[in-house]
Amino acid sequence: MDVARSEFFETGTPVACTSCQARHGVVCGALSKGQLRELNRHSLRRKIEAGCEIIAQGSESSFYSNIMRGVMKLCKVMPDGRQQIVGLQFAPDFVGRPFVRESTLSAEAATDSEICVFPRNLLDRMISETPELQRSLHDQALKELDAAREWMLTLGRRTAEEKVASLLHLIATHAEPQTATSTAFDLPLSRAEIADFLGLTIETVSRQMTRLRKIGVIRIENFRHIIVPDMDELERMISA
Amino acid sequence: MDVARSEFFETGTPVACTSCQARHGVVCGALSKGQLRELNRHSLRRKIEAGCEIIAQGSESSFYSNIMRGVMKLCKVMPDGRQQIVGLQFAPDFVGRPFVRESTLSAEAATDSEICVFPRNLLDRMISETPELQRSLHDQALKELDAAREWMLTLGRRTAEEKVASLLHLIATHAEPQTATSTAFDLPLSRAEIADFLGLTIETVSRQMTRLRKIGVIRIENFRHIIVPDMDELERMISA
DNA sequence: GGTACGCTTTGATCTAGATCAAACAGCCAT
DNA sequence: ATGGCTGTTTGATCTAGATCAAAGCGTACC
Repeated sequence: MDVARSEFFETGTPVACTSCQARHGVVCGALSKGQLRELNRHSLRRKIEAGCEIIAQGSESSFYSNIMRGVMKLCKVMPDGRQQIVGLQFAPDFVGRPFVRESTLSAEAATDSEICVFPRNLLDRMISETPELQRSLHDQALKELDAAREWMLTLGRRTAEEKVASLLHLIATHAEPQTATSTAFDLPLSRAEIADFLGLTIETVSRQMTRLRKIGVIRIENFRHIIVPDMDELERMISA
Repeated sequence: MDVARSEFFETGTPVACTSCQARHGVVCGALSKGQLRELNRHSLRRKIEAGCEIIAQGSESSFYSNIMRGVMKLCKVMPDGRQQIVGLQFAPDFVGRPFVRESTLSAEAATDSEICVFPRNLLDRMISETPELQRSLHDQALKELDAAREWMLTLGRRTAEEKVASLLHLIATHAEPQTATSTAFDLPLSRAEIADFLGLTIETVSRQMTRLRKIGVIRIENFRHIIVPDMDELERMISA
């Protein structure tokens, strides 16, 4: 599944970036027409399957990406195999660590996804030439920092039940169709991945999910599909 | 102790920013002479005591700071009182959240400190006018993001012993005097604060500290002063 | 259909770390 | 020096969540 190598650029379709502009919020929105044209000439759109690792921990990466569709997970693993997901990214987030070549984490598609791949050198140059783009990436970094710190609170101080509720809330608020109060969505993560995101074991995640189901906070259809009848009730489980 | 209010600007000494430039890495290093002169006219240097909260969670803050000396802790608290320290900042770090007025966390001096206080409006203007400064703050945000994610691994997947070792390592590598291998430093945090940083209880922190002492990884003098005879040994405790 | 495989749930038991409770040590004010 | 504080260590016990083990369940392939 690993495609974090140079032939990464050799497959995929050219970017048609008129439509792109709407979706690529973070990068393309900040560029001039001319820059956009140049960037597009050197970039590719690419479909990737769930499980595909586009950046490997400890390796150098020669490209950045923008998520067009799907969910990416950012992951850290220890030498002995213990693993922690340190962030989820959704369309239209930017993926990559500006200014540092070697990645301290891996980026892997959690669901079948579509990304737009930019060569690192070119985008680095554009960042330094375009304060708008710098600002845009700075914004995303700060947003991720806020999210990371919020998650630190979850990891350090919440109970297993609160952790699972927090995860469901995170997914619900970052993914798709919701009516006024009720929400339904597909989990982009397996139980094992949820466990790695919450600092729990698979079994504990499973038990807490059935617990939430039994008290009526969620309904579970076919493992992955979740229905939250009342989001307020879910939110109430998270804090005090 | 709370000074996160408007009269914050009414005490303190004017900034003499010739010396400043050396210390204020993040902000002043990126400014032109003229900008620096203007910024200095509107900024103050200020001594603050351990425990002083310069930004309150949920409140608006009208200033940014640069740490000149001391350690600041960034803290989140839940409605029921559970608390998590989500970051430590050392001189010459920048404190404050650009682009968002309301803070989602509090910033509090962990030790007696000295900071340089900038008015928010002025610095915001300078950020938008000065790509150098934007870049500099972007760099710090990314550095903090890396640190936050590293800590997420610690919170989610390390044992109590590894957590305490991680904290000692963090402090050792961000504070003062070290010889080739051996290192000595003062902890900027109480046991209770360490517990809030590691997602543990005071008692567990204490037990693990004495454990590390008994196996000879550290020596403890007077609660706060730590000696690490062999940093490699400490590092070995952290991962696998 | 069957059966094989991966994911998930459920059950029984164990344990790292929490909680409850008591000493202990340093420090200031009287 | 004595008493009162606050922060820390140490001990005894409890429990949330881990671990170990065994079914379910769904999909996919023969």
